Amino acid sequence: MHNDDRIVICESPDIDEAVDRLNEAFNEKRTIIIVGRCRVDYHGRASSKLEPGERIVIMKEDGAVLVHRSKGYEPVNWQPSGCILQALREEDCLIIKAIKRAPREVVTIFFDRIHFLSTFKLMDEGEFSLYASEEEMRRAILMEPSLIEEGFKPIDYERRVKPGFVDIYGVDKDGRIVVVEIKRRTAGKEAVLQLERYIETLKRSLNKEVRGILAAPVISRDARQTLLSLGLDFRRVDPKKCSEILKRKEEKKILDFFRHFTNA
Amino acid sequence: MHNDDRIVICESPDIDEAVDRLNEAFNEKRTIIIVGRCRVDYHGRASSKLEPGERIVIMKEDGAVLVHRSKGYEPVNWQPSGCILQALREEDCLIIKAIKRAPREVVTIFFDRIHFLSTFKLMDEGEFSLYASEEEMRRAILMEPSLIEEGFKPIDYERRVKPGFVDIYGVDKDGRIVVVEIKRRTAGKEAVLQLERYIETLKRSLNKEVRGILAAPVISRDARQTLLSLGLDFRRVDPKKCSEILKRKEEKKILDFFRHFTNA
DNA sequence: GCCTAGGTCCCGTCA
DNA sequence: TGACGGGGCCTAGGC
Repeated sequence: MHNDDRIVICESPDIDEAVDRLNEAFNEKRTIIIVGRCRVDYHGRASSKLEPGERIVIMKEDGAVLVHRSKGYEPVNWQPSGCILQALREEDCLIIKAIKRAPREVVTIFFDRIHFLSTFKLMDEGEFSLYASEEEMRRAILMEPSLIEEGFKPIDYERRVKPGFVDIYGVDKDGRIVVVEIKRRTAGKEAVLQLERYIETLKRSLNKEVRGILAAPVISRDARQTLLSLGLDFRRVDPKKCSEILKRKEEKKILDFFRHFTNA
Repeated sequence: MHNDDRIVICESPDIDEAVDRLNEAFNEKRTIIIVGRCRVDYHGRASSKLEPGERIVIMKEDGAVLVHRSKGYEPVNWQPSGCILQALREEDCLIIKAIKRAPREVVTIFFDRIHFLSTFKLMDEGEFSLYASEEEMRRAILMEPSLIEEGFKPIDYERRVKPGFVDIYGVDKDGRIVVVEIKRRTAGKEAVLQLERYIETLKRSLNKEVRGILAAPVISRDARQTLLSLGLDFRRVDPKKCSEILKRKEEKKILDFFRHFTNA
């Protein structure tokens, strides 16, 4: 067993040692990994039962819990962050309880064999950046409205309409009001119906013609059908190109800044 | 370092050892846990960049990959099952690539410090059972149609309507066609619109009146408004009660079976 | 391959 | 707190 402030690793710990290590880790908000044989009960919005088998359990410093089997992306049982963790011994069993309230949900893990238990203080300040999201598409269209069509002029974005938000709100070259609904992947029926709802609401409240444009990389056949029958338009917009446009504009901004400095 | 067929644990392995262990694990379809300092790139449907920090990386026998930070339920980067894994050394860096095709997506993990690396052959045949799901609600309603209303008679379930599926299709006590849409949690606008779409399609194709009933534990205020204005009904149905009904019916079945035996 | 719908979805955001 | 929509959603099931 290795033990310092940062890392604790126990191979085949007995139950009492495991309970001690876990309580220590809960107090110090350490991240925990356990590999061993366990069964799991869950009661909350639904219920579930997982029969015994060997799994990986991760418990994080914010109270998130994940039970992973040997296959698949998803945990078989889990608890999102913010729950209270307890470890106790009962007979020859290590019992871990993860309790969340509102709604009350309880995950109980019963280990009858612990292959290994490890706790860490993870140092992680690294920034995470995501590109080509719907938000980036919106920003790119606002900076380069011709991505929608020539003469399009955005007026507002994330505009509240009844309950919901119009992605971009503007006018076309002929002064007609335009509503743009953005999707970062194949637009389906829901996207069309969403757009239609906004337009109906706006038409009634403004008592004017309102154009609807669905901006997405692709549109499904059915959705296109519905779109056309409702008199709405589709405009192909690629999220990656939007991301590149933003990057270029950012670079230009910085360049202009330095140019200004040089000239000054 | 401990090493047998089932478990391999390496504390602070050097990069060459890590590469060896990983390739061994990929070949033998072992589950892998690495804790260390890394940065991560992702390119695919979107792109992302994660700056260096200490994280937990899990690689499963089916090619699923998870990169977990010290907080939160969700992995910051991941790859679902079915991707190809590679490990290689480049300078003082352990590089792990997880590649998926259709659509092509690549996650690259660069470790510059490995606190510990562990590989397992997890034995897990335990069955997983989920209760109070939408599927259990459907089965309960089929066995006990009065959960919807007196005189309701189901005819079919998961019935294909254009593209989409009607949860339950049947007739009411007056012989009118009924479509039931089930939701296991608070029904919102989408649920109402979904039901409305099915009804519109069925009305046109059957050229008859069609009733729509939304069955859920609760309905949001807005959704109820829309529902009523469309002339549809809401019926409160609790997923847990459905689960209990099923359990009782199952028990009765077993009891009847033994009674039959005793009498025979 | 596309498309639809569920999920203990989780998560952020806003009334 | 409820409600709504996004997500690299993932996953299962149909066609």
